[in-house]
Amino acid sequence: MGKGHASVKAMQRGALARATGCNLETIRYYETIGVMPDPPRDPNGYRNYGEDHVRRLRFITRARALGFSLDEIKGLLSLVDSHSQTCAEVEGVAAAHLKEVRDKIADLQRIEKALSDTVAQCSGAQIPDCPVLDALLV
Amino acid sequence: MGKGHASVKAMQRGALARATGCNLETIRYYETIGVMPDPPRDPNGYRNYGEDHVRRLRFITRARALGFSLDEIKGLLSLVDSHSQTCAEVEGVAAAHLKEVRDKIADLQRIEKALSDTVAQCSGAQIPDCPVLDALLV
DNA sequence: CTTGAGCCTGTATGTCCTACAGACCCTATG
DNA sequence: CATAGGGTCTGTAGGACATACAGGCTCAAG
Repeated sequence: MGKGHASVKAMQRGALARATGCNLETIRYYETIGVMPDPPRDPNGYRNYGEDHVRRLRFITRARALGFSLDEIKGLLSLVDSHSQTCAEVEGVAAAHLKEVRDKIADLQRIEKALSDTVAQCSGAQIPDCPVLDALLV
Repeated sequence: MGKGHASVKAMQRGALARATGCNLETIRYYETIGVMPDPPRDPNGYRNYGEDHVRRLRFITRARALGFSLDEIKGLLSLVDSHSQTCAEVEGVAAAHLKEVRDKIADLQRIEKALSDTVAQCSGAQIPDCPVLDALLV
């Protein structure tokens, strides 16, 4: 029994879409531009995905939602993919992205503060001009 | 002297682009879709911007870089614009965006951790297969 | 063996920009 | 004053990133 790490439940494109929240057609698009690999095919030609694909696609869709371009995402994924790069090269790419990520976090935290202040302060009142919101525009 | 809050240095489209980092043509695009207001014009027809426009456009470009759609940005800016909405309505919109913002922060923090761990652990070594990076794909 | 859901490919459409073309305005300089 | 340049104006074309649709194949269920 146990074929090692075998429990690879076969997944078709629709199942992958549901598992990741990614649009069905977008999966094919990511395949054509090379950010998702060409998956193995069943005898009937259907794409056959596994857990690796789920994790990779989930990362891609989240990274897109965070404003990373597909080129940046390729760069990040190359860190994972590259068994050909040295650790020193990998470190360089990672470090380059780190500042961008930290800047994004800082921006989001400012927005979060403005929104949570708004929710806290406006609550109940009827004043239609909330000065708190100006924080959004700093 | 001091004309009150008068020091509104006249700014043309190029100056606004440089002040915000936004592309020159994109400014005009944002105007046509209504996310930036039609600015006043100089006698020669040139657009004339002030500090308000700088802050607003800076917010828009940052929010786009953080993965917010233009529709979402319109929603956020309506919080600032709306002198017609009640505080209760404003609170609702703000609360709705708050969860999304916090989710984005959490996702970015996971990426940040994966990258900073990579930078810390890979440094110096020559091993081309860093298990640390798999954290990116959780 | 038909019916329907899901998959296949190719292509058209949509959003969000970005770039270009042709004309106008303004300043500087010979 | 003439003109050369750089900036602006409008309209429109092009590109990146998806998303939707059309026509046909496959497969399990009834």
